[in-house]
Amino acid sequence: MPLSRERIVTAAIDMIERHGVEAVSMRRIAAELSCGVMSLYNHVPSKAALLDDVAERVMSGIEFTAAPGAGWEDQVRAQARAFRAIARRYPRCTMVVVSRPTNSVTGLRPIENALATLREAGFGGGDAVLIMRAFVGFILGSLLREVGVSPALGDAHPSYSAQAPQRLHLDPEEFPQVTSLTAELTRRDPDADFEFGLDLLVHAIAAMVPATPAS
Amino acid sequence: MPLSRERIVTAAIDMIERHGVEAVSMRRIAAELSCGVMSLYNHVPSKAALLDDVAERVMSGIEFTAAPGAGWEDQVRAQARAFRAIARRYPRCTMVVVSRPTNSVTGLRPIENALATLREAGFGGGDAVLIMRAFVGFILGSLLREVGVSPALGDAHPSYSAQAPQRLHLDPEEFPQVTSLTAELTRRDPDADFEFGLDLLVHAIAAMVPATPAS
DNA sequence: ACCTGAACACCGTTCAAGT
DNA sequence: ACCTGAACACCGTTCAAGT
Repeated sequence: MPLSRERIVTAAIDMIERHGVEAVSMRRIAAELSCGVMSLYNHVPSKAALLDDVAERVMSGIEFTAAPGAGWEDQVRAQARAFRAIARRYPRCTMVVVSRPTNSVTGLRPIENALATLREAGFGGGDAVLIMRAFVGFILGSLLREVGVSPALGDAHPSYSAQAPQRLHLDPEEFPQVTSLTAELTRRDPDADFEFGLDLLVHAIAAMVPATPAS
Repeated sequence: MPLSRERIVTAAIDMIERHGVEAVSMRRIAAELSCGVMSLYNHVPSKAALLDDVAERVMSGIEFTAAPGAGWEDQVRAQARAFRAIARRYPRCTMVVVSRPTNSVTGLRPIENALATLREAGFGGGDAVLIMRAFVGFILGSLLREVGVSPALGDAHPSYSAQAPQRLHLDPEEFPQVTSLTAELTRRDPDADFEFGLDLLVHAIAAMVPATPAS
């Protein structure tokens, strides 16, 4: 099997999911593909570019399965869930996607879809962009939280995070809420969290939907 | 001036803001502090721990300036803005904060505050946690977008991002919305974006506030 | 207790040499 | 056109030696 950009990117993705981004090196990838390190550079200009390709590939896996006749609320929900679905499939690659600027056309596809849905719902261009940005913010942050790293109590996906048992002792005087709500805070139900936030945003947007939908 | 953990963390933060995280190395920090590399290890166990300290220090800079008599809406807004303020002060460190799990007590402070505000507004524990998480998601994602990296058209803070001129050509047939809304999409007004999303969430939450506030 | 240089096992990437 | 080993300028960290 000849070396190719595709094969290298695939190897990188596998390695990220298996051992984490920090474990990825050009030398390890070469070893995985049984070739010399420098052979990689015939297909990929640099490690940074390779990681860009990883992000690109992962993003391109987004699949929208919106019912054609559905209202804009369901469409928006479906788009948000599609975005999130890739994070569940490639949890560790998601960190790469999220922490790296995407100037590629692939990254614009979801944005185009969201804007189209919102405009069809009757929103003006300016509002559509603002609403889309609020959604992107929420989705991005939720994935970040979910994928394991966040300024929150809960920790990552159980299979990855080893720090679960580590319970830092808290002064109930200083943290009355956090201590009294331990049960709710340690419960892990990312689906519920995501859907709740999605509901909040959709309801808020529904409240500002124009009276006369366009088209 | 003797070496100390504080001085090392400060040097690391300065270096991150000036040259980016990827430029930070123990050897560079040692050079900056005019000491041998290994001297650092008398005060900091590892580079990873140092970056944890960086995140901790940055987070601890959050200052809440909520008017004591203000309603919960204003309190929540103030907390979100306080969080965001540090991202504007330490844009590049924010990536470190956001992409690294915080199991420290410092990271729980904002959560405690948010929960207290929401409970005082009359929400039950479970709802308060869900609402708080939605807010954290939105804030995290917004900071990520703002700090420069995101699946969006706009790019980072102008002083950092050099890729601004790079305009990727888009097919108007394939991306009608993105091409027709170029003006709105390239406009950079992070304040407006953030406030808009904040409004959405606050309104949605106000719509579900219980009839009888607690206490 | 704090500092430090040498050394080890790694990096990404350039370059020149091969086919 | 693609592959590759050697070499360069880096890494983080261990260890043993200094004060």
